[in-house]
Amino acid sequence: MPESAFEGLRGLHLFEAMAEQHFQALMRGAFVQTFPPQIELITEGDPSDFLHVVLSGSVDLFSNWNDRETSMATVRPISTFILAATIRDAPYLMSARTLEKSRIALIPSDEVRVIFGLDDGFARAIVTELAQCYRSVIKAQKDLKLRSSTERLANYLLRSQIRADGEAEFELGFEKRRLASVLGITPEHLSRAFKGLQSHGVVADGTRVRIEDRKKLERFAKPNPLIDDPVK
Amino acid sequence: MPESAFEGLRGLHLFEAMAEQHFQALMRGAFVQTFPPQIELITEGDPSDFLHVVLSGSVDLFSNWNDRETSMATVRPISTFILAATIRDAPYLMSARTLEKSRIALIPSDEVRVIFGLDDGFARAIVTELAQCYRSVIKAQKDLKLRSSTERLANYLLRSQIRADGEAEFELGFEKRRLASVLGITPEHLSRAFKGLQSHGVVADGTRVRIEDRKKLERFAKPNPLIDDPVK
DNA sequence: TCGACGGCTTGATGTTCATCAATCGAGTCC
DNA sequence: GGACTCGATTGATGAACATCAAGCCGTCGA
Repeated sequence: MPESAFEGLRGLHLFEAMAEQHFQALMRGAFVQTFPPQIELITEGDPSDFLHVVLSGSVDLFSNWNDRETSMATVRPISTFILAATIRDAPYLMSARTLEKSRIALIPSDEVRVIFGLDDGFARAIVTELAQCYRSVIKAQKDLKLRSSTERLANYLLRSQIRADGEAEFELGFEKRRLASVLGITPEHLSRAFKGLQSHGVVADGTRVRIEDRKKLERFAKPNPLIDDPVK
Repeated sequence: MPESAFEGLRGLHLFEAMAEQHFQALMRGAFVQTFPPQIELITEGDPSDFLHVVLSGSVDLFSNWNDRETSMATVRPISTFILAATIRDAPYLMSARTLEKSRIALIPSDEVRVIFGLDDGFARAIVTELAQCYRSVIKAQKDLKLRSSTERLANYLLRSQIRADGEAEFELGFEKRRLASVLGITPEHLSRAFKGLQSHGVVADGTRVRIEDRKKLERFAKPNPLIDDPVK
């Protein structure tokens, strides 16, 4: 495995503080693979064999119950997923599939647990990573329980705009049907929610969205750092 | 502060593996206080001053947005809350109030962060604790997004019965209005959801619930370890 | 060029859940 | 005992959201 394959990995907060020899040990069992779109990488309920790191592309985390399915989150480069399952040596709670062509690093879970026991810097980095993940899910849950679907969409668009460096017009990044699932509604209802936001200055054309007047949209969406701020 | 005040704390998984001197250091700044019911212990948005440990009683974690409020979780003895905020030195994402008379241990957050930096066993214990918390919230989110309110209630009751050592009849443990908020519905709707479960063998009388036929209720609720199992 | 297909939209309709108002019933305080 | 409060329930109604069935409109391959 050429050194360059793991480029970017070492710079990740998760791997930054650990001893070089431990990083090397982790990488020895690891490998990088490029997957086409719509490939199911892991299935919920399976034992956690590998810690995954998205190097490029994007991955959808989703879940099933009783013939229903919902999108839980989107993982973008460069970050890991299913760290909690790996650490607890527990089955995956979510399935994952590539949304587009993606490069993924796979690090054997048992190796991660061994190094976790040996390297204190790594253990501490995992703490901050998990604390961050935890807080993200809490925010998602508040979003779900406290807001209507149109309010969730409005705030989602405001967050998207920030990710797009504040550009008035930006790409959603994936299909609307997936956005609907992320927001916890049907595609049909999403279509109507977009219509409902027209009067608040939102123009949607396919996967391109334009926010005519951010202030106006904010008056409706009432974004809150304790729900919408990605870092806080 | 008498030694006995922290009884039980040392036995907590979180504090089990740490060096005695570090535990003592943590306890020096800590104190135990008994609060009456309905006292707001922390408010979302505030900086995290103390790591809280519920020693007896119970605590409701809740959240507000735009004049709405929702219950996020109930904390029972003996466990901590707002660990993630403490570690990240970030504002609380949730508020907390006592549900009944409760004894709470308060450990200064900055002290926790100092010992976290010094004690490797403590750091690793925090990892497993946070991973567990993370997985719990993911399960709650799946519950919310994949199930109807009546299905959520049915599965909640099945889990409650297990907590009550499988007894056919058991106490809810708090008011129905709070249960409604936990399930993400109104009290009125909860009342109707209980009615809807009568035909599946559920009898409710005040805060006492009786499950006539668990198998029957399970056929309706379709419990799933990846949502309902507290440990997995 | 032309179907075929898949995702998005639209309309009609039904279900789920919230809101509002009223009542009931179990404390609790004079 | 009687007035009061507060939570649970019930009924009537409305809003939010899902489902079903077309149609629309790009893309793609024969």
